[in-house]
Amino acid sequence: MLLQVNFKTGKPVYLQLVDQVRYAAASGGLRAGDALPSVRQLAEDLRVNRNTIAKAYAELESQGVIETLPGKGCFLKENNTPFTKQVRQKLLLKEIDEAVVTAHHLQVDRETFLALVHERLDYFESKQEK
Amino acid sequence: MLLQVNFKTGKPVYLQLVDQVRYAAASGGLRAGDALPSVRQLAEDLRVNRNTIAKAYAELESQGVIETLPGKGCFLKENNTPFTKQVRQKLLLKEIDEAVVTAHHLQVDRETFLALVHERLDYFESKQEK
DNA sequence: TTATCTGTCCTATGCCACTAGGACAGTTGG
DNA sequence: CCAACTGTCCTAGTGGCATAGGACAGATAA
Repeated sequence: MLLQVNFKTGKPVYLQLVDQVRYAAASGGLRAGDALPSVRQLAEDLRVNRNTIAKAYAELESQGVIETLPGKGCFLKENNTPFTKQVRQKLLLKEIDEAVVTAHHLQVDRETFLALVHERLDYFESKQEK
Repeated sequence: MLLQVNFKTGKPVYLQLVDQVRYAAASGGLRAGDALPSVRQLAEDLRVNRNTIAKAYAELESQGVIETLPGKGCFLKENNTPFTKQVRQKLLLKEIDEAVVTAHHLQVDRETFLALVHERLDYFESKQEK
């Protein structure tokens, strides 16, 4: 579990961390029950303020990705979304549409797009199985 | 071509407009050569400042989506990206990965995900043909 | 209990994105 | 030329985000 930040991008540090933890969870780098680095430890390693880490963890908890046990630490939760099937698909459609719109502007054709999607799905599944 | 803004989301107004124009271009709502609403007119309609619209248009121009002719107006450009095939796929992969990670957290299975992707590709293609 | 972890709350501060409107330059049609 | 349109530049104000560190509460081990 390697977390890192890039100050040059302009993207908020806490959001960079949120994305990385989500990515790690989706690709098997983090499993349910795994402990995340402590707020202070990670803040020291990354040379950022405690509150920045705390904010990232708070965001992850609000998204249902992790669980924080007061005095003990933060742990990756079992993956079960609180949303209905309908709501989940709607949330996902938004991201799919963004990718499709981008593909259009980048002039990536349908076949190439689908090939990329399959490639990434395979990639994440292979990681998840290990 | 209907543009609208939502002040409650927290998402910057100018970025909302950028997304909508990109979406319109990808779904055939706007064609190459079409004029966009004038900065002042749109600002009045949406009850926002001129500069907010100007900023959205400037962003779209930097993305190569539109072209602005000083004193005349802004027009949708012919779609031709300046990027190499490799760069385009890299940019696209980023968005695809985001969707795949989200699908994992929302517990949307591979088949459902692929079905949604096909559905949206079909949708955009059908609009584009008209 | 004491020491040392864990996360959290508090207030303060700096910065930057966003917004705002006056003034300016290019274009068009009367 | 003049009026009315186009987009743009400039400066300023404001709000919110990110950062910073002190103080606090819960958990754990010696």
